[in-house]
Amino acid sequence: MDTADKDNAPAKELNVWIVEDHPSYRKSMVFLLNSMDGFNCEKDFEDVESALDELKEGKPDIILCDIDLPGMNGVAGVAAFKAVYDDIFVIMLTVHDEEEYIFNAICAGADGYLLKSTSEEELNRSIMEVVNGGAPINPRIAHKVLKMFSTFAPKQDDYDLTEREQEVLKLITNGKTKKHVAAELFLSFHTVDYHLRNIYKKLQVNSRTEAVAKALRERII
Amino acid sequence: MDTADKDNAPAKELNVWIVEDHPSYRKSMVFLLNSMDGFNCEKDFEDVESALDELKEGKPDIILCDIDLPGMNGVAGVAAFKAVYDDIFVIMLTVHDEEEYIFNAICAGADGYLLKSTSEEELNRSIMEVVNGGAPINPRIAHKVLKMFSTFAPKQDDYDLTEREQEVLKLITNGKTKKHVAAELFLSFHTVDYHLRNIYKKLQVNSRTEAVAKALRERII
DNA sequence: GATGCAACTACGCAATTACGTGGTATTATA
DNA sequence: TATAATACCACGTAATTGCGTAGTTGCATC
Repeated sequence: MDTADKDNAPAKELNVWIVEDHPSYRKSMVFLLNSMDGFNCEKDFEDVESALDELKEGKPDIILCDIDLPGMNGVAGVAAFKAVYDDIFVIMLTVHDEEEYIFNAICAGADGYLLKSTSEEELNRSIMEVVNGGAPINPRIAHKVLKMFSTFAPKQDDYDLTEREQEVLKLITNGKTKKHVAAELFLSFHTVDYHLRNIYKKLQVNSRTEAVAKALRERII
Repeated sequence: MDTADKDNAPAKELNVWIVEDHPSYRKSMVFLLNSMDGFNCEKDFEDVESALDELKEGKPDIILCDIDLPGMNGVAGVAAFKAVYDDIFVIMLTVHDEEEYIFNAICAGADGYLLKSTSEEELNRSIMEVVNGGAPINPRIAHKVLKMFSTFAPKQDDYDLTEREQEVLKLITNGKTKKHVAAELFLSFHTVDYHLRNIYKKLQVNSRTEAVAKALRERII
């Protein structure tokens, strides 16, 4: 076998499949890929189901997959492909830049997310990035991802917990009882109790359940 | 005029500032930027503080900012810059690809996240992407962002909790006692107790703290 | 030297929890 | 008709929790 070093092993072509229901766009993608150095598009499909079928016979390195498809959609497709071969790279290639789609595709395990307006040069680069462990994302989409990310995200208010209190909270959050925490931190039960009371006061709660919930939801620990 | 892309305002140069403590790297960045068509790097700083100072006099279009800096770090810097002018674009330019840094930078409002190994051509493209509302992210970092993102994702494994159990778990997670849950769901204390036991069994835990932690961490509820 | 603060220890008690064990009613599926 | 699954109710007990109260120690600031 030829050892694929770094980026440019000359011999080994990357095998790319395309799943796309619009015949003309699909054809042009196939043509484009085959005309690009280092890529080989030997199979193309109009739906996820037939691609899955063909996956029984053999696997590509990469699947470029549309989202809007008849039957199973592309997002479900990603999960399905990865269920068969978990080392297949799947890049979403779509016109959708709605948060809903992006979010779902990412969660389904897509390795990249490109818009159909992607240039040949960018497509080429993106595929190489995926193969090298990166995740090419169209910047416009990346922007949305970042925005989504920061809304999920926590404003990091640590409620002025002291280091000790954070230690205790962490262990409590991991399900330990006060007794266990005491043993683990070489403290007396009463000391842990003392810290926990202060934690409650600072977080403005009055049960360990609320404290744990707050700590996890706001990523305090 | 040169290449006419869509948003090509005639000959308006983009003013870029650099915040970077390593003198040699900073100098070479300045030189690089000034040699690139369409960019103008008129000011460079060795720390966030002096950049903030200068921001009182005038603003750039874009700030390229390191993370590891003496004094205020780059992540705090992003927030500080945006607090002065919220339309400044800030791109993190760093060697760090640890999740911690990425996460914090994104949450602080960074518009892009590039590694210092970024090529001239890529830097050029990235700046243009930012100005056009995109978010250039190094693919290796994007990969981590996606991975982080999918941990936020709705868990597939809901541990086969019944609807009732989910109701109970939700209330418990919100800090209610069994007594309260019973009152809220018009059940007896014992019934809530019963459901909770089943929840523990299904989640394979044996305390409400662990159950809450698992529920929140895996987004079951 | 006084003051404050974080960290630590301690006792007691009511409330709550975890869990073993005993039931019943309804509904869907074999 | 049997049986499993879900939801429901109940008793008792040991363990744990939440919290009022009352101390000591070390260290830094004033």
